[in-house]
Amino acid sequence: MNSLGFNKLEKDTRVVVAMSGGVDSSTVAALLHEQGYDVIGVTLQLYDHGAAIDRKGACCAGQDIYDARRIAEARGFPHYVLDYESRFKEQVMDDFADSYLRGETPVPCVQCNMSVKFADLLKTARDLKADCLATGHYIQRIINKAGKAELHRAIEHGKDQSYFLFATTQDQLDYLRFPIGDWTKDKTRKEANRLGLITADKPESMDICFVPDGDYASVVKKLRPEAEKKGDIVHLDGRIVGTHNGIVHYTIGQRKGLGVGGGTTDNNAPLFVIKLDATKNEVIVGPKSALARDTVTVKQVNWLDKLQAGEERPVTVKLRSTSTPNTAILKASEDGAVIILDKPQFGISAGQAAVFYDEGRVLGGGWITGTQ
RNA sequence: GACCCCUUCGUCUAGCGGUUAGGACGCUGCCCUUUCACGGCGGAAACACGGGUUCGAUUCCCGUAGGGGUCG
Repeated sequence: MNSLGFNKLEKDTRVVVAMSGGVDSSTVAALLHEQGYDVIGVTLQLYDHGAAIDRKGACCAGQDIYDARRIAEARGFPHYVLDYESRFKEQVMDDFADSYLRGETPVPCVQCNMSVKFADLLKTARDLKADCLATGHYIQRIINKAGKAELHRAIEHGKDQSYFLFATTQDQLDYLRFPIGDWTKDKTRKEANRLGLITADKPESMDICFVPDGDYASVVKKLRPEAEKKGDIVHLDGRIVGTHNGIVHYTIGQRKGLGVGGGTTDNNAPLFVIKLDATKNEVIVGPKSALARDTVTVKQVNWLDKLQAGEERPVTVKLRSTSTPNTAILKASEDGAVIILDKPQFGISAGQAAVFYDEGRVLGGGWITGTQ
């Protein structure tokens, strides 16, 4: 059996590598090619067709496509650029904007993974008669005793991308491979240097890929002009304490950007966004203590280890990508699940993902719809 | 209309003869971060104005500009 789990020679194993133009996926492609696999590099063009996107931290456009192509040429394997712009706009950007209008806080990277990368690209890989689709994500695919593929957090928790991949279905997981999922970033950089990749020292991508200058609100405004509507900032005690330029600028738990100074509360304690009221176009603020919630409802749950409606089990849950998992009881319902946290958490927002774990294993996840 | 009180960073305030004029909120830079945030570490930012008294005034006194009390 070869390193990708197939009972045939590397040269007879065709693998499509999703190349974003960054160091991780470049390393995967070059490494598999070095090992003798029949590698086909694919880079998706997702937005800003023709525009010169060369800013740092971007992905899947402009300079990144060029970098991926150069690596493929240098190593000598085929590389295709697929124009997924219209799909990306329909399935990621539009939803992103609409979510904000509803007073939620979307996670476009998850939408992109589940709708574009692991759906459309995966189908394309199958059309290319590939045995599997490999990516540079830091997440582990582990075959259990029963021979079933499980999804596990990366070894290096700081780089773990499981939060963004919770919606990966079992069917997709069966076809996917994450060759560097159990590596550290440091190891990847070293390998990239050994392989002589031009992307070896490229900075990490961080901001939303289709948002220039970190100003996501202007993108929302461009897609949905009605988003930039001024409204009141209302304190929980009923006082109007300020004015906002559109609820799209805020997420629950946010502190900065309210512009409400001292003298508003007794001890000058900072104010946090407690709630977003899309109907009244209000941002509700209050003290940090008012953010505490211990019950979270989620919808559209993707189960990698199915719980039947009514069933429950102890899990750990991530409610934001960089938060540490919190212990909780997970209860499956007919159309989703309810999470009862052992300890209340602060700043849980609708639209964000809730991802369930059993130790390092990803059990599934869903979209947060509300809290109590 | 007399006799009392107030006036410090954008905001709320500490200080009250010699201080780098302190803090908080807000703002902002960096770090963290494939979402948005949270968070951590920094930064800019003030003594209403004009006269005195003092070796020296944000601090004391007197005026000039903005808020509260007895008689009207």
